[in-house]
Amino acid sequence: MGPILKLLSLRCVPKEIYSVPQTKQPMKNKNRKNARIRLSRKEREQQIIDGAVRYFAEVGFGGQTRELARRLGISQSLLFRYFPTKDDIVKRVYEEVYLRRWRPEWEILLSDRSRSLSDRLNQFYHEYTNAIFEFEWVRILIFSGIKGVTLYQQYLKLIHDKVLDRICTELRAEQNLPDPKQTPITEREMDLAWNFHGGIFYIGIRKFIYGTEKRENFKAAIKDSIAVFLAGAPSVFKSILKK
Amino acid sequence: MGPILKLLSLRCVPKEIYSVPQTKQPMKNKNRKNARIRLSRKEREQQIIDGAVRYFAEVGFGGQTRELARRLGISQSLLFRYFPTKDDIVKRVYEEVYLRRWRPEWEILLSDRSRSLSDRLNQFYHEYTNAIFEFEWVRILIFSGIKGVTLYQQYLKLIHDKVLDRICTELRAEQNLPDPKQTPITEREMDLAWNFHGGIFYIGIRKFIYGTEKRENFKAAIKDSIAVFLAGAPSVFKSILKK
DNA sequence: TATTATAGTGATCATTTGATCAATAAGAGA
DNA sequence: TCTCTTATTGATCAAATGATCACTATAATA
Repeated sequence: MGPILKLLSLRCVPKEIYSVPQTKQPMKNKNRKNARIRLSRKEREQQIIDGAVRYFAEVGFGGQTRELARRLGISQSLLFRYFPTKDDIVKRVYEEVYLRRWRPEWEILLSDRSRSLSDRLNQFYHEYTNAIFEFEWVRILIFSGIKGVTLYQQYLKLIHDKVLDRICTELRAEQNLPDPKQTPITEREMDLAWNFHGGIFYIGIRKFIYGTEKRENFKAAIKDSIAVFLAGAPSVFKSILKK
Repeated sequence: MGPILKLLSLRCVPKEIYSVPQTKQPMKNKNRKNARIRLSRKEREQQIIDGAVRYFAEVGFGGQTRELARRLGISQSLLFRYFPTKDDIVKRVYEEVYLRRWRPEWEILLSDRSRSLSDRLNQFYHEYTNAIFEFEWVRILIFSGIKGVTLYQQYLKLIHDKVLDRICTELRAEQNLPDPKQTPITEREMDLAWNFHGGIFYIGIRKFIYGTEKRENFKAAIKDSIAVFLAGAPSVFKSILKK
């Protein structure tokens, strides 16, 4: 471990105990140091994934299977009884961290015209950042490296389809501008939406990568960001659609 | 190479030839296949760094020294005659890609009150994105992984100190709000500036990671983004400073 | 042309690390 | 208590990979 890594762990890595607490049970062979604990396949698999999420979030996907096993308190070979290859573990970590956090009701929320757009955006980004702004999520996204490209692409596609497209549509509606079904969302409008979202995403980066951010709650920052967007975007939207 | 990597190279990696063109020279030993080309230490060192920047940007820092050497058309052992360890090469790649792109005149530009802030921001972000939105820069930042944390921190500090602090100051001045020397920039103001900058940065991410972005020129997107910021930020700034 | 400093190489070492497999033992059911 | 299924392990393999070193060949200089 080089000095860079040491510095990192001092600054960013919460001091948690990753090894699973070993429930002490009466053992037949009391002298054995490595007393085995048998879990069902399902339990063990989940335990491995949970440990892998934490471990890889901490050290990146370059982390070794031996060390992961050590933290789990199991043998390295057991990992390969549950997952054919290390890449399969990595894949499951992605799924666990990303695919399970999106909540379908957000799509309904964003399109609910009985409430003001400002209200909706505030609630959505409040809930959304609560769901994703945590150690594992941001670190794994940033540190996923070359293997994470498809993950990154999936994440961006999700945001595009389920968030930004909706925001553009709702902004049009609020301004009495043409419906996207008649006049499709332009590239420039989508750019603005990306710009807005990217700004909020950056808060997470600063918190977990820059490491100087100590707040737990970003409600104020998000609220301001939404206010700027809603105050500035309409006139730009209008000028875009005039041409 | 797994399917993920194959997909990546199809989508994102420009087809360039990384091996250095071998200038054909009369050789004493014409039969030798591996004719040596002697370069001065300085030339060879630069050649290695140039190749390393391209190679690591393409495959990430997990790339192997043997493959790097192969692309350079030199032996793997020669790398270690110029750099004690692989980490030293990586370190030089960082320096090459990041520390050399900042232009001091940008600091003057941002503070030049003889021009409108909109003008200054447009020129700055136009030049700045021209300097950094290229394959190597974005990919190395994103793929630098756990080892790149300090790099990332340095980059964010540079932006904070030389760009965002100035933008906040200039926005205050344009609105006749108190000078930062008397009333320091608040956290909320800085958040807004980060938000703005992060939005522009995200364009680069989409171009080089998402891979669907084909434009070469982001002038319009940047212009719109600045317009939204300048239209929306002043009122929020004012309300922040009222309290 | 002969000399010499040194750029450059091939072979090889040593470690890391993903993966395999025969052997072991926990724990449920008879 | 015995049996049997299978979760679990230690030993080990094989490939990848950073690093080393004695040797080779180039090109500047005398």
